[in-house]
Amino acid sequence: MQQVEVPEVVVLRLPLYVRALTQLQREGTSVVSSQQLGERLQMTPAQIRKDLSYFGRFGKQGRGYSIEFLLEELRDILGLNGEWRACLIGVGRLGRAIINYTGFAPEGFTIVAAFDSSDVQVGASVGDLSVQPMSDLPRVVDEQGISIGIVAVPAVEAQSVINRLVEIGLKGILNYAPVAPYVPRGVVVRNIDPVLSLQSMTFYLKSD
Amino acid sequence: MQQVEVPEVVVLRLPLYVRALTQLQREGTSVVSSQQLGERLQMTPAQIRKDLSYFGRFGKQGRGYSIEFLLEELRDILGLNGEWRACLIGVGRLGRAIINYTGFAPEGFTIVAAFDSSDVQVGASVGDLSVQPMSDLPRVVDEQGISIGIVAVPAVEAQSVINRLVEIGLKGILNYAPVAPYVPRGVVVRNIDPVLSLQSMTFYLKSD
DNA sequence: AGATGTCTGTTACGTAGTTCACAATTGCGC
DNA sequence: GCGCAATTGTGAACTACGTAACAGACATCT
Repeated sequence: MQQVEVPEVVVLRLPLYVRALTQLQREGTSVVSSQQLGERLQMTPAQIRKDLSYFGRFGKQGRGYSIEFLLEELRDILGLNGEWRACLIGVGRLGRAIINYTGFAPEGFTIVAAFDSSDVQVGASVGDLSVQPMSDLPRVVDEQGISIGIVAVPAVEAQSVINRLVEIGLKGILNYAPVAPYVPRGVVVRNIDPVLSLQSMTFYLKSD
Repeated sequence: MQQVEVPEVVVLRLPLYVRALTQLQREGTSVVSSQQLGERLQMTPAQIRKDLSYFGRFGKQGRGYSIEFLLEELRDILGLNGEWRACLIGVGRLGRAIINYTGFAPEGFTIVAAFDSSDVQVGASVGDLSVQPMSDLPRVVDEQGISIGIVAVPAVEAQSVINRLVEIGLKGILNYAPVAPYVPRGVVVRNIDPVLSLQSMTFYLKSD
């Protein structure tokens, strides 16, 4: 459908729209203008309209956007109308915290398997999952219909674990390890790296 | 010092350079060219040189950059040559995981106090901290020399907690709540939001 | 039903960020 | 000490992104 390649920044903003619209919907609103949405999200109405225009025409002139309709469309564009199954690699402190994080499931992301390279961890229970050995990874990914890998291993192991995930055919990786991993084209990586965030923040703080 | 305003994207990349250089240093390398660094970081040499040029002239033509020198300069530019003291607000599951996260301290970020609005939590021990009531926040921030607030409260409470942090005078906020908070100019927010990351990732996965 | 005001979708324009390309400088070998 | 190879720093060219502005479409009021 997308004739003109959609800029990545636009894709990054779509979930923001979904979230704001969901909130508006819960508040009982059924129609919203780009103006109003822009005020919520601290962005210009023009940008919102431009972003949406990459995907189609969802609004009504003179009225605005039907929240229900636009939400449905956006969720469809982003592929959020279904369950995404993920596996977690690395069940140290961080990995355990991720498994127990309650924010994923309500949004349709489920961690259905946990792996660790250490024999000490294999067999342990984490949340309601049993930790499995890395050798089982290909089989479980296949059997369980897993399409996302969540990486929570130490920095030194991250790249090799990610290589393994890519090799197995996973196309989406959520990486919590403090490294900027290399992946081949066609694989999407998102890094969660609070230390990087802090380190760029301090640039602006130190001047005080 | 910075006559021409430094673009934010550039500041966001500096910590990446610091990390890569630190790694090179550990590997025993003492000099690196923009070419080599670019290969590591998957970016063009020109971009690295341009980025660095916003802050000064750190390289030697024909040779490259002295890693020791450049690291020192970059750490200084980012304000990383000292300890940054942070407080945590919200000691639920997520907050506890953040306190126990071992990645902050080695980089000079220390969480020195924890707060919660719930009386149930106040007084509890988390890591080696004792949870304090929100009413103590201004005093503790002052006494302990805290300059960064880490927010790990439920979405609905996040904006008001952040307002409170700003009011008290904190200029840096690391926000783990799934909201895009409003803050006045001069306050720096960094959002850690794995769900947003996943939701933009699926756009690229769904086409398969 | 016509007039009026609202709001979208889109084109044109402006700004910001990235890459190119080359002069200037350095180190090294002979 | 001179030539050669390497590599920086930077203005200029290019690309991507964001904003402005307006024609066209819809809703509402009278």
